[in-house]
Amino acid sequence: METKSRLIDVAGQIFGEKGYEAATVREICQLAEANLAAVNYYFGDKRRLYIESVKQACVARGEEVPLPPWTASTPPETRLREFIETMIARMVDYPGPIWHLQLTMREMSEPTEACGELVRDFIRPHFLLLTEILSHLMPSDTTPVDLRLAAFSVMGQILYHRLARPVILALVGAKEMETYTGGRLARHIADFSLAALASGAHA
Amino acid sequence: METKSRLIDVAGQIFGEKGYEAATVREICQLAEANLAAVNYYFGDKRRLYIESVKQACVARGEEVPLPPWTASTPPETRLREFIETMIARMVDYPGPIWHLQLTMREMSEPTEACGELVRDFIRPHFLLLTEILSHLMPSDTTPVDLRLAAFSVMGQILYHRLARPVILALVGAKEMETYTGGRLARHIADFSLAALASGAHA
DNA sequence: TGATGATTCATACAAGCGTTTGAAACGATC
DNA sequence: GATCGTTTCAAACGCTTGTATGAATCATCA
Repeated sequence: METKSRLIDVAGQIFGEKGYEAATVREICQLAEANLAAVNYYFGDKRRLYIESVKQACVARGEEVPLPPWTASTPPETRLREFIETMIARMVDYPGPIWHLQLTMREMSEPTEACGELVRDFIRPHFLLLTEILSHLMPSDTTPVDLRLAAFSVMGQILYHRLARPVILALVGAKEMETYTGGRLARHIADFSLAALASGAHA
Repeated sequence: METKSRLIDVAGQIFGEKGYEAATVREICQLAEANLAAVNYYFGDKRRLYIESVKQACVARGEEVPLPPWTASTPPETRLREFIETMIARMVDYPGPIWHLQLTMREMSEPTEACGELVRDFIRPHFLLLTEILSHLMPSDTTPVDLRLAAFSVMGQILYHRLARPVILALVGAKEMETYTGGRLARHIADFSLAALASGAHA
């Protein structure tokens, strides 16, 4: 039964690196030290192996970099800062294998059958948490739509540093890139966002 | 000579929709009403056809939705608003075929040989323009690094609405999605960013 | 030990891929 | 109208892909 989980693990890695089409069942099996027929035996076909690996990837990531424990007295500013820090940590200083994220990003921009489950189990809970935090940082008469627009602004800033990483590197060079640590980026995004929210100028 | 440009056009479309690997030379040629061997004849191989289609795609887009003409007296606030509006227009209300953007986004997150030229000819000029605008909206002693971090925050908010479009749709539903017009999004992002910049709180 | 079900294995298959080829068709030039 | 470079074409090549198959191996329990 160990073979099955080894396949899921390696599959996520390869799919994340190369994308669905470019990844081959042969390569996955070879790296997982499993026979070529194992994919068919355990998952039926390549597509279902992919779906399983996507699901497993986001479950694992949530466990590796959990959100900090908050008490009732934790102020919303702190919550937002720590939320951003956690998300950036999952994007930039990611302790685990990087392909978890690549898999997720790929699903976001090019959704497959796995996307629905991804939104339900992983993205929506985080999104709701963020809007909840923001609701304490914006005027009480802020409409739900404006709340969500603010959440998109925060998430956009965070995701950019994963999505456009190669481009940023090409723009600023390797030396400056090194100074963009997770903490530095998180602090900037939190400052930028809190400043925007504090002004109360939301159209 | 018409065949060559027809191939580039169709290739961009197919590559944008399906990605490099999943797109087939056969499908491209069929849709372009060209012989299968035409790719080899005009471009040598599939990879160079891809590079040509990426290059052509971003040249074409810049021409279709140009930046508004600014005079010396145009205030930086207006410039930022119109910059954001233009970029959002290129992302959301895009008048031309959508695959131009899909191609570009794909190159950003999974850079190939075409990425270098993309940054040099298309992304860097826009990035420099944005930082130039921001430099007039931030304290004069702001470091270049903080200037760039602010630029990333603005770009991140803009790109998010293209990248995460399927996820946003799943999160808010089709009805609310319709209210997210280009103008609405651009106004929110401009307000959010100008508010953040105005506070002068940049770490 | 021997039988049974689960797992692994080497091998094969058909289909699709990018690419190549050499001849046919075309168009301009003299 | 013959010639020559350019462009098109049908056909095939060699290779890789995902998947299927049936035998071999293993583990478990009577």
